[in-house]
Amino acid sequence: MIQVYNTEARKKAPLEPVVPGHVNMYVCGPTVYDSCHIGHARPAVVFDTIRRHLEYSGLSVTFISNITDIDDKIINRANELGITCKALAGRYQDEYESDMARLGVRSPTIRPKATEHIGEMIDLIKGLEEKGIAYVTPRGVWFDVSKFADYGKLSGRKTDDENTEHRVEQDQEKKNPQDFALWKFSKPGEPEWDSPWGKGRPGWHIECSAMSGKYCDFQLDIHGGGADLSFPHHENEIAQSEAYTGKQFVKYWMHNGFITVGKDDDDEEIKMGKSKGNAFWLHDAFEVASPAALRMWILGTHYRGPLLYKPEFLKTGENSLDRIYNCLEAITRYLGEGGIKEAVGGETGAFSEECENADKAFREAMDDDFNTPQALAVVYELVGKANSAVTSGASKADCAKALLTIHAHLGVLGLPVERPKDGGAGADQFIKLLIEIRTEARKNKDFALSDKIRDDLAAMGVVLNDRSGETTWTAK
RNA sequence: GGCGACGUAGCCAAGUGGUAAGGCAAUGGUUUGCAAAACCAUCAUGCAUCGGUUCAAAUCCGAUCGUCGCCUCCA
Repeated sequence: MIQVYNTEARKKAPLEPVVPGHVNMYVCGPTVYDSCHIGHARPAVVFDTIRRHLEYSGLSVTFISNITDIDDKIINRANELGITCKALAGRYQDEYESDMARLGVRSPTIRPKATEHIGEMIDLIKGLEEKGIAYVTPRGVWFDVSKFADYGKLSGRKTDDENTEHRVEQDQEKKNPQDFALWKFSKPGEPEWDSPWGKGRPGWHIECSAMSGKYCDFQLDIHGGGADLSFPHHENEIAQSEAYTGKQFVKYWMHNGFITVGKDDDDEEIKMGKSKGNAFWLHDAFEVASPAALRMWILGTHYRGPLLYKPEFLKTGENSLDRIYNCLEAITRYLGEGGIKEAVGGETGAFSEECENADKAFREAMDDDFNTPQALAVVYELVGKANSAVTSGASKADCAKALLTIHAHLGVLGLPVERPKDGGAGADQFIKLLIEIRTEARKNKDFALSDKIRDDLAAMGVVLNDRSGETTWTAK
């Protein structure tokens, strides 16, 4: 049974979807007004991995992740650059999707855009207005928090909390400081849509409610996002959705922890955020290490915990991954030309059982609130055993089974099953030529030449490995 | 001020009552022309500190110290 930590209940509970065998997941996507920083990678990788494990466990999953393509930040940025909001959002959505693809994040089942669901949002706001929960002021349409008794149940905040009054923007027109915008009237020059209340644009929170409503009938099994979203964003989503339908909106709220960044000057850790001017862009991180290593680094910590970012951590992720790929390549060489197909039917031994135990342990780790560090430990233990099996000449059927098991686990974790090669494809033939020359030199005991070839290639990032009678290479 | 999280080896990080996983780094050995990879061995009598509960605590309770997050756009 899969156990899920629910932010609202603040404890783990068995995952029991509304419809047995099927899970509806909604994960808050990005506001596309700039390039992705590494903070965007965590929820995407975490919830993608959760989705993969649910499917590995035999559940079907509808995975929805939205794109917020209209918002104050988008308007401001578009004005700065002198382009339309649509052009800006389109550009950064493309960038987001390509960055996520590099990280092995699968496309969601549905990727709804806010601007394509204005009608649904208006219908929702109308419904709230009819129930007397929304009211209109000269600036927009607001949600009346005092009309929703459960307000604050997710974050543990109360509407009469006097401390919030110091913080929340004071607006004389609002009935309560915590009332939030459902619809904002447009100022001249801003993008706008017609509505029963006047031209304007939707508030930030309404899109997730409207789109969950459209695609999942206001009933989500899992709703995920970054920990910062639980208040006010998710709190407000609950208010809108449950006030509208009168039924429970989300069964399990899941929030990933934050990434913090070590400051370069001294050892001070400070929060990563664009407002602080120390964003670490994803494309910068990809310069330091492969996307797979970045994913490895994220999965090396439990998703709810804090994650400290230092570029060198990506390097160790790379080294860890190498251990896995070295093993997989060793098994593949061991299986020979017949490969997995030929090996699979063969005679199995004790190691076969180890593989089954490993799969069981892997599932147990992931079933326990998606404990990816524990799951990775299981993978490494199997890697060690598989290495021994290959060197001790275990049955090929067993080794093939280990290979398939590790492949399956890498698949759940969303890591590539083959070592990512970032060297140019054209380089391959030249490296092979150099290896041939070096092999000749070694036969002639010309070690000065053979070592020069190996060292010089290493300096270029190509590492040669002499195995029994064969030389292979990997890109570093 | 309100709410919450965390403090486990040189580094990263699981473990929430039964005697400290895993990875990176490091050291010795086997192997190798030398390397690399792999394998074997070593690497926390101790889990921020101090008390308490218990047959038993990293795990539960209390206090202290320290770090961080949310409360405002943020993944």
